[in-house]
Amino acid sequence: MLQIFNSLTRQKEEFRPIEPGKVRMYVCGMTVYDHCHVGHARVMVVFDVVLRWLRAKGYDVTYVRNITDIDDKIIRRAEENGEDFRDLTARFIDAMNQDLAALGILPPTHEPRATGAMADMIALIQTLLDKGFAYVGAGGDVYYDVSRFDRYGRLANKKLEDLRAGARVEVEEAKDDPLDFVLWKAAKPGEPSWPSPWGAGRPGWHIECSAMSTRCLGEHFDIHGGGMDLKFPHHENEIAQSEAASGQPYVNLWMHNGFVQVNEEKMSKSLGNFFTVREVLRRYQPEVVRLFILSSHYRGPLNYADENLEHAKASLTRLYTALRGLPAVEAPVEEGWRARFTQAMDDDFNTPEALAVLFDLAREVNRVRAEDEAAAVQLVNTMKCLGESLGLLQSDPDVFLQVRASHKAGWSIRAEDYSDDRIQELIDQRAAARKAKNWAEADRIRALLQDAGIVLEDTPKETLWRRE
RNA sequence: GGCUAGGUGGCAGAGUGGUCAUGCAGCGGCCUGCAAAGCCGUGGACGCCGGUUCGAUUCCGACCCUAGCCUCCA
Repeated sequence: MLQIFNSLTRQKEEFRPIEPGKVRMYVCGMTVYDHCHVGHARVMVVFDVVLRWLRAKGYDVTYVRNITDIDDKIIRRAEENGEDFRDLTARFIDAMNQDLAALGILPPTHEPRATGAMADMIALIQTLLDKGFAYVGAGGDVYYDVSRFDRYGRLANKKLEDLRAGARVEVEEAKDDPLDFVLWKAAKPGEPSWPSPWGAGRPGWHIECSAMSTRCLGEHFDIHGGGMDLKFPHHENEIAQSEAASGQPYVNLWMHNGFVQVNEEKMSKSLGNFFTVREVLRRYQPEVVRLFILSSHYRGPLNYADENLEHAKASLTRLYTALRGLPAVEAPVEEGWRARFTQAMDDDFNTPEALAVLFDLAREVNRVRAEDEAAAVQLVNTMKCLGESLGLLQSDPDVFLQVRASHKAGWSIRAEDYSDDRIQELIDQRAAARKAKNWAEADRIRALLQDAGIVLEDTPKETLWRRE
């Protein structure tokens, strides 16, 4: 029985899809004016695992993740660059797709873009105007009238008065209430714009997700996810828009993942303390980043630090070390281990606990491999099969262990790297020296490779190697 | 000020009303020509103060601290 923490009720609930066997899930994706950073990677990995787990449980999942390809920041950035905003967004969509593919993120079923959903947004705004939930302000912008929606603040557990008391924005003349938010922005000269009944302009951010989610999933769907920072106001506003327009519940279950922090501070563009996915992937293999993200629970904070990436690397090395050196034979999954893993994942996606199951499996493999290879092979298959739900352990162990894993400062300066063939050559030379009991020569070769970050491991059968 | 999420051993990070997380690091042993990897064993923890209880890190209450949202943000 799958239990998921629902941000709306602030408690764990048994997950029951609206339609048996089918799950409709929407996750707020990227605004494409810059590269993905580790904070974005976390959302992508977390919901990738949600998707994988729901599928592993047999659900037919329709997964929608949008792209915001028109907004103020995009317009500003394109202006700075002196380029058309479409060129800018096209470039960063390409970059995003590369990053996500590297991280092993499964593609969504639908990936709508804001600029492709203008008609839906305009229709939705018109409905809100017709039903009296919106008004046209003095400047030609269209606003949502928050006071008309009595459940406003339910997701964030806020009262309207509290919100007004905390409001730090100077009140815009055109708004009736500082909490009212924009649905349609009238275009300033030179800005990209689309025609509408209220004049040329562009949509507000919040209306995009309401329109795109309904377009792809209907007016009422199962799961809506995103980062914690979107809970208010973005998701609150989505609820207000969609429920006012449709007159029915919008989303059953809201999931929000915690932040990535750097030195106890939220990683963000505005603070400038962000690391892009591509720069991290120059230093760590994608799977290391994945394991780093999954090593803490998705709702808690995650501290980005080299030390923690190194931890993740060491952990993954341990898992792959258990997998290597055994024949690849199909074998059934051990049900006892699967049950433990399932229990962890069914408890609100407890990936640290699920990983602990994988580590225990690795120990068991190492324990039995010498006496009972068949049992070890079965355990290895179990590990790989369970690991798939986390997007881990699907590589060839030797490829993972032997790839040039890091370009740490100092490492490449000091070390001369070798080709795989050259390494094998040196290992063969060392084997000959060992056979002749020429330990000095054997140790010289080992030290030579060690200086290049290559570690040798002698087994009864052969000498294995890996890069540090 | 309101709201949200957290405070666990050297570090990371789960979990539980009374034996075990797990990974890295440490210590002792086994294995090894020596290592590495691996295996066995082992020490060490639950922010602070009250309360409930035979017993609380775990439940309740107050307090302290951290991060975040209330303005664009994954």
